[in-house]
Amino acid sequence: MDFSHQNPNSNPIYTFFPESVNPMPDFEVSDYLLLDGSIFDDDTSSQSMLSSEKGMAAATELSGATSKNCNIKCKNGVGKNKSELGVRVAFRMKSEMEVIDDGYKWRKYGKKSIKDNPNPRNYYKCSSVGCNVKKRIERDVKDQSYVITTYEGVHNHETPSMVYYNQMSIMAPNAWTFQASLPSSSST
DNA sequence: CGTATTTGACCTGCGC
DNA sequence: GCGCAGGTCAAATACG
Repeated sequence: MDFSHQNPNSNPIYTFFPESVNPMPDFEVSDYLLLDGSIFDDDTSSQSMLSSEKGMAAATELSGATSKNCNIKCKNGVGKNKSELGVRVAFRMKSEMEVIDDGYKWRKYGKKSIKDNPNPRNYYKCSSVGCNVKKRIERDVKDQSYVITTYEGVHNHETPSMVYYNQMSIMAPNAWTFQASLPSSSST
């Protein structure tokens, strides 16, 4: 599956982090789950599993892509028009921390204990004005070292990191690459 | 003081 | 129709 042909310029993290660089060394994407499968017309979307980099890239692709012909079948408690959210995608990753710094700024608005999961599910909204993207974060019930993140909707803005990247690109085109290529920790 | 987070209550949809 | 489960709201609280 080649994401780049879908929307090559709308995928900040995919642009930021080439596959040779692990953008977030504290975790790795294990499974990528396309919950609503009309973004990609490729059959691989139903296979629900991709490599780490492509999983993250796909999630970001969906999160940052423009709205497409998708439907959300999840029930929506308050009866608002959620169809505008468009896309829902989940991926599982191995991570100590639950909150993923994906470049966007999120505001927590809810927490709920889930029947089948002893760990609470956390609800976040994109804090950007006019952006209704949400994400849910929960621990994998089978393996609590994994975190399941579900994105719902598409951002109508670039990531703050993208803005930063653009500014950095003007000042020092290689700045971000340099930062992304730094050792993941003080392991050296 | 402003902003973010927490948390209980409330609302809605679904299954029985 | 009822009860349960999930999702959201909003007031209270914590934090910078």
